[in-house]
Amino acid sequence: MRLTTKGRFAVTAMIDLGLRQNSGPVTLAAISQRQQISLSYLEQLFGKLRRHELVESTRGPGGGYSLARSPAQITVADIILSVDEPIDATQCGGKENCLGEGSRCMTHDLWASLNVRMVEFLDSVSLQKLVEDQLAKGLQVEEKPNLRRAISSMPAAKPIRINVPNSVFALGKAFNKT
Amino acid sequence: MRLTTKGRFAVTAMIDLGLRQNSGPVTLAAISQRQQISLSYLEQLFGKLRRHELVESTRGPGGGYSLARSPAQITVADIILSVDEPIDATQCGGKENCLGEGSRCMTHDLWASLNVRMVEFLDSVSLQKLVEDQLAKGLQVEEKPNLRRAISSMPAAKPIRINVPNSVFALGKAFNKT
DNA sequence: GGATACCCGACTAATTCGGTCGGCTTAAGG
DNA sequence: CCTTAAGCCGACCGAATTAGTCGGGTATCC
Repeated sequence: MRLTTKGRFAVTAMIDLGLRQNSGPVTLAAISQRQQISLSYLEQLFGKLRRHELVESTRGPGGGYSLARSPAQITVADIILSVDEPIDATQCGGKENCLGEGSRCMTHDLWASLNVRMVEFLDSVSLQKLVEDQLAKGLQVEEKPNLRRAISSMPAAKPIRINVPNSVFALGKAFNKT
Repeated sequence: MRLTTKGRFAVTAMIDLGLRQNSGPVTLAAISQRQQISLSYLEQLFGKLRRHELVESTRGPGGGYSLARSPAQITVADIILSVDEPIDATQCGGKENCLGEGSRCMTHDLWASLNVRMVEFLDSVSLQKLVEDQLAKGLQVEEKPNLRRAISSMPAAKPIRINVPNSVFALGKAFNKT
């Protein structure tokens, strides 16, 4: 088990997703703006989350990500282990007698047990609980008006395009250096 | 809280130290050989452990490190927090309204609480327990014959000097390239 | 067919990790 | 006093990881 900010990003994004799962797919662009996480970085993280079957994707306009199962069935451990995959690796390969003689290396089982306890703990916290915590804290989820292609029904909802120098930048001309 | 192999090295070294605390100061060179950790790296780690007052040092020949307090009073959290100092840093500075409006960033308190739970857990494991675990596992601590300057009483205990291209290399001649 | 979204791989700067090196200070002991 | 054994310290290093960028795809809706 390794704990870095990467795992936190993933957990944050998943909470964001969990908060809005009733409004259809959530786009990474929206999560990026709300949680201040780079869009392309989110793409990487959600690639892993999808491969670990925690989320499902819907492509095309009106698409986005949704939870692959109920938030009660998703734990923090699931999320962290998905994005932080390369776990400890006990340097002695896992075999007992790491230092030549009989089971001298005292760490790998110690660390393994510590690991287990930690995973157990993180596994006891469901995404559901985290989402409820946020709702209980008074966070209000703005109702997404654009379920599917409702965007075109908006009066003058220009794409805004604040400051996203990311993947979504297929324009070659029309904006080349002032 | 961050968890890396660095913390494990520190915990391992501290267990090694705890196992031998009755035989006077333990040299880093000995720990290095037993636990297969680079001597210079140990120096860095023990520098931090000393600054956090988990160990005490005795300089000069016959010196080494000893625990600064009873192993029952030292926890895994103490050790890990000593060497892994730069903890999470919640990127929003800790203030509530990270994203401009009222308390939108949901992560830092979530992560903080997760952090607290983890530290609580690691704090519940004392060095004493880990040492006892090792002893119970049948690990035998070789009685250190050289308490203080007992080395000179040994028959032909040449310093051996296996393969330690580290700090302890003040010899300029006498071994310069075959 | 264009726009919107996910998908993917390569590339990057900054940081951390694990380790090396060299030189120093302290202290025991002969 | 001098050697030697130890801790102390800071600079440096290569590899890995993190967080992010970029430039393409491809699926899908209109």
